[in-house]
Order: sequence, then structure tokens, then C-alpha cells
Amino acid sequence: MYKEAEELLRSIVGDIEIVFSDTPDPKLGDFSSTVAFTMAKKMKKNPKEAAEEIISNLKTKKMGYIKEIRNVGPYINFFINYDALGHDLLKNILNEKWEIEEKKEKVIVEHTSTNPNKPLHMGHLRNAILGDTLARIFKFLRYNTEIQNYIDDLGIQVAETLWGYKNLKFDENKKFDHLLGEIYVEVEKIKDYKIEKEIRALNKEMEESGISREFVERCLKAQLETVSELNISYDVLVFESDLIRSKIFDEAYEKIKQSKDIVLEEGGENIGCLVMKLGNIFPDMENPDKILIRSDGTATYTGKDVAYHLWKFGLVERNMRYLKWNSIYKSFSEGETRDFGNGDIVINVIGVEQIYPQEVVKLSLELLGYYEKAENFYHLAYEHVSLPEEKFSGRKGTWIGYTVDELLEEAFLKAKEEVESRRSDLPEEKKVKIAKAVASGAIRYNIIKYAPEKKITFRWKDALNFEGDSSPYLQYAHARCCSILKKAELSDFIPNFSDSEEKELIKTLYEFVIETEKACNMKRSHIVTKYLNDLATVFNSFYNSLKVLGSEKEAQRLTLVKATQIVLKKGLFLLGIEALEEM
RNA sequence: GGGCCCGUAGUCUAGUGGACAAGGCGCGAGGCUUCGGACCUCGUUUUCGCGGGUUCGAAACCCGCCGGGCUCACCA
Repeated sequence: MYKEAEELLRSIVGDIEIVFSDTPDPKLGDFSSTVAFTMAKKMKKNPKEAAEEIISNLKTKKMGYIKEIRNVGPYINFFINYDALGHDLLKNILNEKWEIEEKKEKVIVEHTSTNPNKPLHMGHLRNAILGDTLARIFKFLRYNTEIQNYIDDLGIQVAETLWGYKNLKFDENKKFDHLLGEIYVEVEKIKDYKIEKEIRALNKEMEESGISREFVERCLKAQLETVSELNISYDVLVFESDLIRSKIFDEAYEKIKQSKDIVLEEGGENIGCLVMKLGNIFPDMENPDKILIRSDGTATYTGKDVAYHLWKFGLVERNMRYLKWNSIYKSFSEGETRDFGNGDIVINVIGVEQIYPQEVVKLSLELLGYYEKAENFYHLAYEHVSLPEEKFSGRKGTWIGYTVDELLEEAFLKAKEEVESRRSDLPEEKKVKIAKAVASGAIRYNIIKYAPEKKITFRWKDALNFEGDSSPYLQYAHARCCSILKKAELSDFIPNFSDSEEKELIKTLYEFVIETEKACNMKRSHIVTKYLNDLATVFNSFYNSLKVLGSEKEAQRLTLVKATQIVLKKGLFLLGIEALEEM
């Protein structure tokens, strides 16, 4: 439809930018273009005359989904042939034909990547939800998509927790990640010089003998249980220890040394370090050099990240082996070979505080001559979730009381209460199922609806809001569709979409793929939530003012309901939210 | 100090050059003999942080301020 309008205009105005926007009132048209403003200059006329001239030239053109083109002052307004559009669109939606072409690029989305020594809290959750949702959008748009979760199993945080686990007494009956979280907070509190020394020794032992692997996996398993309640999963868990053992990092460091801008310092304060020279790129910085390998030969965080990304982009020969762990693969010392990594596009969901180090990783790709890879390296930076009073801190333990498990439990209780009061007729099992889906959906929606660069202050009132701009609002609209559809059979009809509510619904349904593509291109998933909320609003309005069952136009309205149900279900799936048939 | 991000009604947010700035929450008034009231309709409240500029047109783009945050380690 928009394509048709663009082609029509293009044939008159030539090569200038054409964008469409909604009109303020459907009486003026269904959508409009402002090309007349741009053309007015070229034609040396006023915009209104330019618009009139463009229209007069379009008069002779053949039109399909466009019924009429008219100018309102300088605006060129299009009227949609809803019968034609509705007929074809509904047919496609009912067959789930989205007309999306298969992409040849492989996309790797890395998200979560939480240290495996604590339970997930709201801050981690935003990361996981942003990543999972974006990956779902990429998959829907037919990209080959791989989701990675990077497990830093050799870090000092794990060492501290392992030390505490061995030396301190705690309630062993707790969920393992919660237990470790409390241990970690305690160790941070009591650690002195002597303990720190022991922890460092333990950390060294971990790196050399792999004694922490089982411990880390137990914690990871508990974390994965939590996110799976929110329909979040991964394709592969990449353990840092395996990247080291498989010598992928070594190979990557050899490669890095080949760049003339990454040098082994022979003097100065960084003597003995492998350093990325960024003076030309950041001339204003006091100390623009970035150390990748320390003078003692160990890699810095950024150094490891550069190496990891050479692997992600398929730029090292060596690979790891993998074992299937439930439905997810994990890297392991033995197992099968799999084609993980080797991506064309890499998206990292990492907090805003890492904008600079992420920029350095991108620059390293450029310095090594991989310009195309650098171009396809995206840091999806998101702002943090904070409590009204302070920030979440793993060390200080401000997350206690706000873990994802506690949030889920709280949301479930609230949802269960709602279901009880509305649907006491349902069997217990069903009520629980609905309450779970409502709780999980409400949490996901409440986080993904904000633009990533917005800070979120966590308030129970908002997180447990089941009305208005929320997931239950969408789920309810879907359940309504299902309820109607249960009462009648679909049948053929001759299109006659004459009511404004029908038209509005068709137009909104048409926008689904367009909006999803926009969300994908901009890497902003909240565009999808906005769209679905609009769709549900338009549908509810349609539902309230027009009768479906028993009306003269039952067949076509029923088909509209069916199409709405399918799009809502698909859209909710993109958000990782279950589309309930009743609630 | 350099770089980046945020500032839109009481409150939270959408809106990266177009027609009167759009929603949610809150508050107020209505709507089931009607396909499910987790809904709908109407009302309330905004000099889009401030001051310049560019443009036929600016919440959006440029410059300068103000307020808040992040960042500039051989830390992770």
C-alpha cells in the first residue's frame, strides 16, 4: 500500500525522499505525504500549487489499494481502498503469510551474561528481556539468529563466593543462586587482607584446574530456572574457561598483534603490556591507550572481550566443543562440534556504563581491518533499573527483596487474586496457569515498554499494574477474540468495509510487519509494544461499537476478529508473552 | 576538564522536520434486556528544562546555558 503510493509519487517527483504520515482526521484521508513542500522549491511555486500539480499528474495513473488522492492545501492525502486491501490482507494473515524474505546474515545476540554467583535481580532482568525480545524479532524477520550467554566462570566474584561457600555456614536449603548471593554479600563485608589473599589463591587454582566449574553450573542452573519462567532461553552458553582451554583466545591474541596500532610497549608506564593505541581516534583524551594484555601476560577484561568478538565474528580458526544441557548447548571440554559463532551481525546487550569499552572493541575490529564487521557490531546500551531510594548493587546486597524470583512470586499472587475474583468458575489448575502467564507477561511488558535509554525506577504499583498500557490488556483483547471465534465459523464474504472502526482495524493490522521491521532496524523493541497496544485499543473500540455475531456483516467482521487474534498472538510471542484463550 | 545519555501535564511514558503534541496512571462524569467491564466513551491537566539560531514549518536539527546520570584503570 505505502509502496504503491510511493511508486505513484516517485513517477512524478523523481528522486527525493518520500515519507508518509497519518492525517489528523480520517475525513482528510488515510495517510499523507508532504512531498509538495519539497517540490515547491524546485518548481518555484507555493506548496499548495505544487500539490495541485502533482495530483493532476496522478489522475491518469492506475491504482490498486489506493482509491483516491486529493490535496488538502499543500498536503497530498491518500484514501485507501479498504475493500481491496482488506480482502488481500486478511487472506494473508489467516494463512500467516507475512511476506518476509529470508535474510542471509547470521545475527548473534548476547544477553544476560550475569556473573554466576548470585540470583538475578531487576537490573539483570532488563538485560535479559531486551535481548530475548530483540532476538525474537530478528527470528521472526527470518534472520539466522543465535543467542549467547557469556559465563565468566573464572572471575574474582566467583572466587569470592566459592571461598565463602567453603568457609562460612549458611542455610543450605535455599535455592542455590540465592544462597550464593547471600554468601557473596557476607564475604564482601568480612573480607580483610588475609581473606583476600586466600581468594586470590583460589582464583588462580580455578584458572589452572577448573575446580569451580561444577559450582558455577549449579548456580547457572538456578538462574536459568528463573529466566525460563519468563520464557527466556539461549542457544549456547559460552564459558570463559572453554575459550581459554580451546586456545581460541591465544589464537585471537596472535591475530591482534598483527595490527600496527596494537603494540607491545617497550618503555614508559605501560612497559611490557600489549596496548591498543587510540591517540589518533581520541586526541582529546588524557590517556587514550587501552591495555589488552597486562605486563604479567594475563588479559584485561577488554582484551578478553576483543578476543571473544574475533571468535563471534568467525575470525579465528579454532572452535570449542559443546554438550547439550537440557535444551541449551554449553561449551565443554569434550562433546560435539557445532557451528556456533561465525556471525555477520553481533548485538551485545550491555549496560550504558560500558559504552566506552564496547566502543574500544568495535575500534579493535577496525584497527585489524575488519571494517564490515565493525560496522555490524552493535552495543545495545540500556539504562539501569533502580529502586526509588538507591541503585541495585550485587556487593552491598540492595537487591535483597527485589530478585526476579521474588518479583515473579509477588506478581503471581496478585494475578492469582485477580483470576480468583473474576473467574471463580475455572478449575484450580487453569487458574494457576492463567495467573502465571499474566504475571510473567506483566513483568516482561513493563520492562520492555520503555525505550532502553530511559532509566526505570522500580515501583511495585507499576510492575503489578494489570490495566491500561500493560500485558493483561493485550492478553484480554486476545481472549476476547478467541471467545467470539468459538461461537461461530469463518466463512467467505464479499468485502464491504464501510465502518470507520473496520477501516481503522484493517489499517492497523497492515502496519504489523512494518512496525516490527522498524523495531528490528532501530533495535528498539518497545516499538512493538507500542504497536500492539495500539492494535488492542483499536480492536476494543471496534468491539464496543460494532456487533460481530448476528450482524449483517458477520462473515467479514468475524474474519477481522480472526486476523486480529492471529496478529495479537504473533506480537505477544515476539514479546515472549503467552496469548491466553481465556482469562 | 573531554565524551555520551536523559529533561514532554500531578505522575510515568510515546513521538529523530509537517496539519490542533499522543497514550497510561491519577482525578471527575457516563456506558452491560448487548459477542467477556482486566473493556469502552467523554472531561481534567503540557509556554515539550531555559535562551538564541536554521527552516515555508522545530518537542525533534545547530550553538550556548541549567538540572540529573554514566564514563574517561595493568578493576570487572
